Amino acid sequence: MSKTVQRLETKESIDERTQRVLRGIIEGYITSNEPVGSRSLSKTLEMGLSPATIRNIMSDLSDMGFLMQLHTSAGRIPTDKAYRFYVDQIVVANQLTRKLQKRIQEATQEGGMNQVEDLLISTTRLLAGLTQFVCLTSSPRVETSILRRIEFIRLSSQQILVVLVTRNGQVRNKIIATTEDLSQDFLNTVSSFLNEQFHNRSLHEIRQQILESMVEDKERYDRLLAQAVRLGKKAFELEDAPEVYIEGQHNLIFSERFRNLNSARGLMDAFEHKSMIMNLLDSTVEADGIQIYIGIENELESLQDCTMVKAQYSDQNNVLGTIGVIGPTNMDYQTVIPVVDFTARILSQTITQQSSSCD
Amino acid sequence: MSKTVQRLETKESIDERTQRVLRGIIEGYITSNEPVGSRSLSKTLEMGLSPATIRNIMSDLSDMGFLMQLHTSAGRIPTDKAYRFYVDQIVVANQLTRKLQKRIQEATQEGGMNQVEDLLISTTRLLAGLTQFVCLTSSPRVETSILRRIEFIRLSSQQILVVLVTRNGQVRNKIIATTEDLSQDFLNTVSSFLNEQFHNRSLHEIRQQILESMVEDKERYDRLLAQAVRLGKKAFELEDAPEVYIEGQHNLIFSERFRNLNSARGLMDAFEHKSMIMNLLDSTVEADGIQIYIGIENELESLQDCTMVKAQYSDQNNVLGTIGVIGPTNMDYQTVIPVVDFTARILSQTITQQSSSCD
DNA sequence: ATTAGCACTATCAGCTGATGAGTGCTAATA
DNA sequence: TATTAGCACTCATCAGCTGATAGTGCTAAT
Repeated sequence: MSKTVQRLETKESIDERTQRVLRGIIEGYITSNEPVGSRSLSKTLEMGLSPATIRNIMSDLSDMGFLMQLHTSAGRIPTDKAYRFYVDQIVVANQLTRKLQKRIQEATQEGGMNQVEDLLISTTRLLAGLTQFVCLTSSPRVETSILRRIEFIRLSSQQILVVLVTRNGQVRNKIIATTEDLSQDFLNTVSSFLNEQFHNRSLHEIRQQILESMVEDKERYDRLLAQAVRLGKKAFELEDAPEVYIEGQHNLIFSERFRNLNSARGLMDAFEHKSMIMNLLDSTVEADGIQIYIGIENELESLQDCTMVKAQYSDQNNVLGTIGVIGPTNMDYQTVIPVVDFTARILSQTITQQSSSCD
Repeated sequence: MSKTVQRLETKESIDERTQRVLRGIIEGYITSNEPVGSRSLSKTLEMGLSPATIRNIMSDLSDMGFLMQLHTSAGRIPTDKAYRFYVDQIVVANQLTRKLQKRIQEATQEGGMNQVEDLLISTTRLLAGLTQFVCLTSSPRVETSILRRIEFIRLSSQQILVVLVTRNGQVRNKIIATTEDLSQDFLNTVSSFLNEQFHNRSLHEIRQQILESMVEDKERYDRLLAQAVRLGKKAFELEDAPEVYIEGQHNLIFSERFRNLNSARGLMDAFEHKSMIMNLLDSTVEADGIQIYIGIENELESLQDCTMVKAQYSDQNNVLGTIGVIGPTNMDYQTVIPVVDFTARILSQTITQQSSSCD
């Protein structure tokens, strides 16, 4: 898949008055979800322009590619290019109300969420609820997570449970099969060895190092070490299953705002392919801040009459994942943008708190 | 909620010929999803009956409450009562094709599913895919699960990770906070004490017993025991969150077969309330075998123009949970019933294998 | 440069009559 | 007596027409 993101150019210079009309049309369409006509715009705009004048301006804007009509004698609606211009040049994100801020903060700090998974799920659900769109969140890649603790628990003569805790509070379980019957005592020794050896390393690094150890001349190892390395190898062979949380899919179907959506079906189907969604979320150009993909700027075809607004979240050191919403192109950018932004910040904050509570 | 399940009576005796007509109508409606009229039925039935005769019979069946019309001059469709009669008296479940059996078996035995959760999720997805309906599965209640192993892992001076493994292979993690700083050695002692004490007991029993221990005169306990009991109490205070897996919700919206469904919306909303769904699944009259709730037999209002077909799954000793599908009342009972039945059996089998691999 | 006026166009809701699938009833038939 | 053919009737659906409405583009007047 090509990594070059198609980005609409908007360096065109537009005179003040035309710009105000464009803004009027965009915001009119955002609030009403109906094509806006010259007559009604002339009223709401309060610039003392007659409908006829506005029609002329509209005609210019159409020529420039900012507006289009679904059919003659319907009002006009903004193109993706217009939204891009609006987002880049016109709109200034609203301040979130104190109330909303509080609501987000509380939701992410509910009790009983000692595991990152729960936190991510409930945050995703929250954002879907707030925006009434679909919300997607990618969970931290286990790959790059930092080991906090690994432990082996003997379940039976052939089964060992691996418990792996990462710095940011993810807990992974895996049952591995063994041929030899290993005692719990022995397993304890192995885990303390591994814990000591690999403390504060990323799982990726650890796996690398284990592989290297294995090719090094093996005679140097005693039985314990060899076994430790072998167990470690199995333990860190976590299926790096892409974990994505998706909430609010029903909004796609039931929300009035998605009315002009062509392929709800296509989107729903796409959501089944977790790894694709993972890519969608994590393929990121800018390092941080909010990212917005409008209509055809999205690579995914069934997303091309939607807008995706996403932001990364991180702990004190690293970017962990991405949270974002998918809504209609005529979403209320003024509030959606700050809501996503703020939620991602709070999420980062909460996770940072959790991971810093290690010793 | 009243526990009395409304069950349609079908002891009525109907003569052979009438019954064959009824069956024709039901199966016609099942395959075509269109009301069936006397003329077309006269052809497909191949009983040498003229449309007029069939009309008379239909009229009788209508009087008996087996058929209804959406409007005059549309064909007739079966009532819930008719489906009940059909299921109880007429239909003989198909044999599953070898191919299908194999498909189900393979899907449940995919590698990498060492945890029950994964098994349940993929089975649920499988059944949703096979039937093109919505599939629901309730996971084993942690409450009644039998303890296989409990372990405490010190994460920091204030945090302890509890790992709890049940007999049927569920692994639960929970991070608990402590005021005192407890050493790993100490925690090991506690866990071996608990493991010994409570081996092969259900979590429910264990919790009971711990509570009793706590009220018994405390002097008899030394510090270790007291601490063990206290930790145990926290550890077994698992939020008994009702876990339900739901797959195939999009079929509700996109599948042609759900066309005559009034409240897809209502159902989708209901699916959000996990605990209600849990009740729906687990409230069960008959001890085992397949259970079928047709239309108004369902207590839940938004389910009243659907049929739910469900079956329990279990390990060698106990019923663990329920798996079922929700489809239109005119589903193809002949295949849906055996598919659900077989899937539940295979699921039981797989879980039993897993839990019997303990020592 | 702006605007009023006018012709033009597409959509929508509401009405119409034709069509067709299906019923119920009655009288003829085997 | 059970079955059937025939016929009148009902109702949903569909295509085609209508006028109303809301929008545009163009031109000529301001």
